[in-house]
Parts: sequence; structure tokens; C-alpha cells
Amino acid sequence: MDYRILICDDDEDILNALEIYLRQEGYGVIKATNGGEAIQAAGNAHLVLLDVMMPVTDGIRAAVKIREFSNVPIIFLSAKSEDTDRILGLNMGGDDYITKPFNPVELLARVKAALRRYARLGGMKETSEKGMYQTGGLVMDDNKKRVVVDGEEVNLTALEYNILHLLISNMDKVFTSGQIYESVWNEPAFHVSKTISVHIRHIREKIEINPKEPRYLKVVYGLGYKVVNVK
Amino acid sequence: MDYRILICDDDEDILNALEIYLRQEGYGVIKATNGGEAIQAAGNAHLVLLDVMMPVTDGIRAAVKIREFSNVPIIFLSAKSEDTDRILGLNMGGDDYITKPFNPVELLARVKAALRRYARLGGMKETSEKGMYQTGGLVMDDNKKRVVVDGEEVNLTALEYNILHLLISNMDKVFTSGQIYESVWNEPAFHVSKTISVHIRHIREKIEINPKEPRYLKVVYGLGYKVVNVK
DNA sequence: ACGAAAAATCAAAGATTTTTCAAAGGGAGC
DNA sequence: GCTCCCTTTGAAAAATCTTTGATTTTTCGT
Repeated sequence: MDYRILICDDDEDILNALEIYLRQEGYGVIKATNGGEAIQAAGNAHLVLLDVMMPVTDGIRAAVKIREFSNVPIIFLSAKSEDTDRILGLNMGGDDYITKPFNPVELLARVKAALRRYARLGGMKETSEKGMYQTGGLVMDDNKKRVVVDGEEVNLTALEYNILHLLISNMDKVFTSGQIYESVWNEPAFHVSKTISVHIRHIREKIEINPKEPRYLKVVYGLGYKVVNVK
Repeated sequence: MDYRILICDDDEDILNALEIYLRQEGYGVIKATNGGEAIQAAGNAHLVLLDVMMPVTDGIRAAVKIREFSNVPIIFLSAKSEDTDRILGLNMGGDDYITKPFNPVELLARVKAALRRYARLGGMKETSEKGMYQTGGLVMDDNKKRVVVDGEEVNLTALEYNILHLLISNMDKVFTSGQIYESVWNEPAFHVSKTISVHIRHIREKIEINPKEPRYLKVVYGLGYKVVNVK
């Protein structure tokens, strides 16, 4: 996943240092030197690192403005370590708070934590690409109708693709053969469990290393099939 | 909104101090003195304050288990201020990290921030979501047809699942063998008490630590079975 | 504390469901 | 009309779950 992080500080040195740290970790970086710029750029970012002390529009004000249109995580940076500032920042809609001079390792850890938290709670949906599904080494790009397993593209037939799409886009949810049939074929299911089971086998042969011990496409005996979320 | 906060520390003094701070702010408090208790109680909490250093199940392990069934915010407490610990904690699914000795004001601010963030991103509704049932460390997600006990997923057969679903969705209500049979099998019950009792045993073997002393699935002698609501 | 009733336990037979294989049926493109 | 590939079908094998009956343990009323 490719995250873009907005960094905002009036001190160029800090800005550059932050950029280096973040790029080393593989993040994209958007720079801003004042609150106004930050507000404008926040919409494109997955996370905002915001200096509290800035001329014109300070960090707190900027955060409040950003919160009016976005739930993006905000981490405050401040030279002051007093608790009063800290609390103010947290109550104004910030997600975390780091005092300068900061330890780069801690900063990256907090960035990572905030992003993970945001993704976990589903906030990322707005910004992350639609039509992408992933579990373990299995990735489906629904825009390109492409399925990749451990970096290798696999060719599924249309039916196989649609079945897998149904299952992976409802990760962990169990579908009976009848439900799969009705959803994919768009017609009432009569006795289709055999048909489905054969398609399942075909899909497994293509996406699983060992179809007998499926990692992703699992059976729930007596209920149906599901694609499990492998972390 | 009335938030319940689970605090877990093996040091009673810290536990009591935390309780006082939190209650003053109007939060409900659930106390636990080890990781195991924390896992069981986490389902009832809106936020978890977890000591990292604890005997048997440490905070990090407990957090991982809790994440198996809940997105509740977790804030770690630790006497160590080293960054390594800090990072480990944050990457293991924690939402924040506070070093002991902590400043009560900062602690409350971080608690408040985590709760606000959680509510803002919509995580709060999850605990009361449709199809979710919970008692103590036992959680059933009816959408995913998944049952988790103390953070460990257990595999129930379809019948076992349906029986447990009937009982847990009618918490504390007693069902006779005949009622269970008719509800789950959808056919009149003749002499089925043996059949049911075997299924009950199978379920207990899977969800109870000690099936002879069931925590959740209890018998009411002469009447039937029930799942009790463990707070 | 005793005996009857209820519940728990155990292993094995019985019943279902899923997997697998091979082959027949169908449709799109040439 | 032919070919190739995909889809469906049927039947047998394997895996898994359910029920049963016999036996032991627990519970409760007397």
C-alpha cells in the first residue's frame, strides 16, 4: 500500500528531515510550510503531521479546519512539551502528539500505528483505491480484472473470477452453493452444489499452492465456502 | 455516552489509581489483573488500558488476542521507555503508548483522544452491531459464522453452531432438549435428549476450558441448557 | 445417605457433504 | 461446420459430521 503523508512545518530543516525519514520508509510525502497550505493539501493525504507553532494559521486551527471535511489522522508536532499544549492538541481533533526534538524511530512508529489504526477502522476506504482486494499473497484488482498470487498472475475464467470476486469482496463471509449460484449466475439455484464444487476446485488449483490444504478458499462443512482474511 | 474502560495491570496500586482518575471523568471501569482476564473482559469495554509487563500473558500477547475479535482501542502502559518496546507495542495492534510513571492529565487526554477517534471513525457501533453476540471471552459473529474464545477461533459444525447460536442469542434463557431440537432441526422432537447432550458435549469441548466446569454453556438440571451472560 | 432420574461420556455405526475424476454437453470464434 | 475451451454432469472416493446404544457419573428429592 502506498500512503501519502502531508508534513507541515515552517522550519525547512525539519521539513526536509521528516521527508527523508518518511521516504526511506516508502511513504509518499506532501510538504506544506503553513496552515493554509496544509488545509488545502490535506484532502490528498492519508495522514497529516502538523507543527503546532506556525505563523498565521497555527497547527491547531488548521486541524480544526481539516476536521471539517476529513477524518484523516492528524499527528501534532510541537517544541513545547507542556501537558497543556498536549491536551489542547488532542482535544482539537488530533490523533497523536509528538514533542520536538523527536526520535525518528518513535515518530515512524507512531505514523505507522496511526495509519494501521485508520485502515483497520475503515477510514481508509475513502482514499484507498476501490476494487482492490487482498488477503495474504492473493490480490484481486477488479478494475483490471486481474488476479495475482504471490506475484504470479493467474488466469481465471469469467465464472471462476466472478465466484472469487463474490467471496473475496465479502471476506470471511460464508456463502452456500445456492447463494453463490444465484449471485453469480443471476438465476434461481436448483441443485447446483456439484457445479459449484467443481468450480471451487478449479479456482483452488489456480490460486492455492496445495489445493488439498487451501490457504484462502476454505470450505465450512455443511454451510458453504469462504475466502479467509490472511493477515 | 457512557464509556466503559478496561484497565489491566498486575499492580493493585496502579489499578486503583487508574480507577480513581477514570471514574472522576465519568467513565465506567472494568478491572483485570492479568492478560487472561483482560481478554475475557475486552468485549465489554470501549477502550483498553493494558500494562505491557505482566506475568503469564503479557500485554502484547493479550492485545493480539483481543484484536482477533475486536477493534476496541488499546493503549499500552509500560515502565520501560525504550523505543524498542514502544514500537513493538504500536505494531502489535496497540493504538497508543504511555510510559510509567504517567501524568494523569496526559493519560486522560490520550484516553479521551482514543475514544473520540474511535467514535469518529465509526468503530463504536461494532460492538452493538447486528449478528454479534458476546459473553465473557466467548464471541460469536453471525455474519462471518465465526466463534472466538479468548482470542482463539474455534471451528464448530453447522449443528453445533446453530445450537450455540440459539442459546447465545437468547442469553440466560433455558431451552429443553426438545425445544433445541425443534428450533435447530425444524422438525418435531421425539426422544432426542441423548442426541442433544452429545452435541452439547462437543460444543463444550470446543468452547470451554474445562468442559466439566462450563463457564458459558450450563445445564439447568431437569430443565435444559442455557448460555449464561458473563460480565 | 440412598435411590431414581437426569446428564455426561464413549466408541462405533450410519448418514451427509465435499472432493475428485472423467467425460459429455455447449458456445464463441474461425 | 469445426475446434477449442469452458461448463456441467454423474458417479465413486474421501472426509466429516450425526446419531445411537451402552455405560458411568452427577444431581436431587426423600
